[in-house]
Amino acid sequence: MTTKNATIKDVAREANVSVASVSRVLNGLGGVTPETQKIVREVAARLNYIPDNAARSLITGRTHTIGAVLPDLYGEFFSELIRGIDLAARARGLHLLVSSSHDGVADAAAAVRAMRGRVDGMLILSEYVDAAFLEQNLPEKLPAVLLDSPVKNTRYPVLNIDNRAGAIAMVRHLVEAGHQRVAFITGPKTNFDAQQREKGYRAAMAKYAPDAPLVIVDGDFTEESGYRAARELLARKPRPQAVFAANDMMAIGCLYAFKEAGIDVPGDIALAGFDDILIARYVTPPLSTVHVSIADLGRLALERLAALLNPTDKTPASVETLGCDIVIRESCGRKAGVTVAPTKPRRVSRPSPT
Amino acid sequence: MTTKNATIKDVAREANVSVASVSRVLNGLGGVTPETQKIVREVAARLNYIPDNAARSLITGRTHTIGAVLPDLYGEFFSELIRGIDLAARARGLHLLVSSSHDGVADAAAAVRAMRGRVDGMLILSEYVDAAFLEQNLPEKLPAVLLDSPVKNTRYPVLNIDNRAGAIAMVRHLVEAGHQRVAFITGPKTNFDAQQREKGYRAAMAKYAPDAPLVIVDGDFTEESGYRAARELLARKPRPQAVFAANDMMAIGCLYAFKEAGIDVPGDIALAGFDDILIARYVTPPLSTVHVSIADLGRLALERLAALLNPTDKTPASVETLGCDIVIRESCGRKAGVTVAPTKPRRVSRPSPT
DNA sequence: GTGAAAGCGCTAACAT
DNA sequence: ATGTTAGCGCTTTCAC
Repeated sequence: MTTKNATIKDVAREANVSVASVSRVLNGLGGVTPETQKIVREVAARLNYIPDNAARSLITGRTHTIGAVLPDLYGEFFSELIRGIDLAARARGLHLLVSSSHDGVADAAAAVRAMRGRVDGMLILSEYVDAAFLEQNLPEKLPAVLLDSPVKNTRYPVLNIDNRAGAIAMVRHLVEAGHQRVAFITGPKTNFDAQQREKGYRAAMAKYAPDAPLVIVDGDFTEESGYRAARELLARKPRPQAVFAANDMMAIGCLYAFKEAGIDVPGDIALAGFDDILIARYVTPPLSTVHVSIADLGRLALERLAALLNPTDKTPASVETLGCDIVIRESCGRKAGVTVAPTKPRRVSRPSPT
Repeated sequence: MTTKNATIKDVAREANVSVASVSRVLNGLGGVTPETQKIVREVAARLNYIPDNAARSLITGRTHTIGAVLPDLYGEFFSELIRGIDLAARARGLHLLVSSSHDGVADAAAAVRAMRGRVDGMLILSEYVDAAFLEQNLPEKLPAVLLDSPVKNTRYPVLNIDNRAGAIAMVRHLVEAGHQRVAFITGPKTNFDAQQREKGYRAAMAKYAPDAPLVIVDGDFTEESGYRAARELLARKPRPQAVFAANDMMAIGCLYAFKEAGIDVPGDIALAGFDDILIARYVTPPLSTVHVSIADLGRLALERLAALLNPTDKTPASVETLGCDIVIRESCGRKAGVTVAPTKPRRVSRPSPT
């Protein structure tokens, strides 16, 4: 227990070799006799030598760390996203530096800039980030992958969720199940996902139920806004036959509003959400929804980034899209049966590409 | 767009000052004329200069980053924990490096050692970590806080959840509500939380229902194991009057088993879980459970660590405990009413310290 | 107020 | 096979 950690010099001195040899041994570069290796390893172990990554990074220019810039760490979406990223990262020996909760462009910029010298590449999911932002704040030559972003034509790959196709598939299912008057509850106006989902609803209605009125009520992704929207919808004449909420929490809010009003789901009205959060399976009746494999999104993003980290990689930047599956449970009128224990969501159909 | 990022030297040259002055200006150390400051800032902005943290860390010995070593990133527990840590960290200008999913001591050791030079301190939650492990793998003088750990008497502070008190409070409530025969479903045998919860159950039964038999069935924290345990419990004679599962997912498994068997909850049997996961409020009937403020645990851990980072801090290492609250919902017999929309969990009582 | 210079701990030429 | 040495980009004495 001395006061300072052992450095490579200490190891070299104690082992009577040069620092270069210590470095070679510990990095497995070869060109060292087995005896020297043995001595070095022994001394390193005895001194409990742990290389300093800051020094190593400074000279190699590599940190083996990737940065994830996210707007928030709240909820299932982000925990799943981080999990997917983390899994893929550690499979590649990469560490994960997370940065979240940015309340504005300046905040996001600071976060991105603070990553300089800490990471080899970045995964960015932020409404504040566009091409100009990246130009301004991203260190030169630092690879980055954008998630869930409207940005295109930059030198950075973008990975999106196919919200539009997911919404179309769900509306189509609802209409084909006999519900012409499908109402929609929107998400926050500035949210990219929410916008795409609404577009999907509109497109699908135009195609599959061209004669039905478009009924759109505002929501903000909270359970409470769903509850309010449901009450508003119940007052409409004629009452919608189905309600499609832009996310599951709002759908759950609807569920409680309907229950309170004595409206049976799916008997009196069909209900569907979007996201397939864990809760969706556990409410009564279980909620039909659009499943997005968020962990896969994270994994794919990291894999894309890892490819970029390899300097020989010449994959051009592109906008890729991750498909969604609709999951039909009882809330939209699937034949109700005994709710049984542990079941996996059933993937009913795969939305066609748009 | 040249090929390389600007360094402090580039800024110095362009501004016709020394690197020392640039450093002083950009770090706000004063001792520089306003004119010089202005020039330096302008040039730095023009060259889009972003300081390299690796170099800075190397010389200052500070990274302004803390490392979180966790066993897994799956589920609400860890997402809440990370959220709490992250919130507290960014409030202090600290970055967060996460490392997870370690399948063994060696893996955990590698994770901890890999943090050297990357972090100023660590938050560790791992069943593999004990005093010897820390001695072996933690760089000298690197502050660390242990979470949810049986370790004591080390030079590291420990922060635990008061699982035992939480379990006692719940059993007490169940007994006082008229259920003498309270059965318990355990968690994984090696899990520290699970052990403490079982101890609490045993202690509470001895105290509040000394004449009732101890009925304990094995589970492993999964919904499926809860389902199986419930079926086993239904076969017992006499049938338990209440079931207390060591976590919510198992309680939910029970719920489905009971529903399937036509057993009414709470009419025929009372049910309670532990954790207060989000789902608990949404199942039918809503699940009574023991609430743990995981985000607070993360926040407190980080605050403790932040205090340690300050070299003047002389707070002695100690074992601190975070209390739990029981949340009584309908599953254990609260007067059933109309299930209304958005409600916050009601904290019914605070368990007495053990 | 400003600059020159000495490293922080490590890797990677380049010698030997 | 091994050692010497020059930095990586920055902060921080210590002179001036």
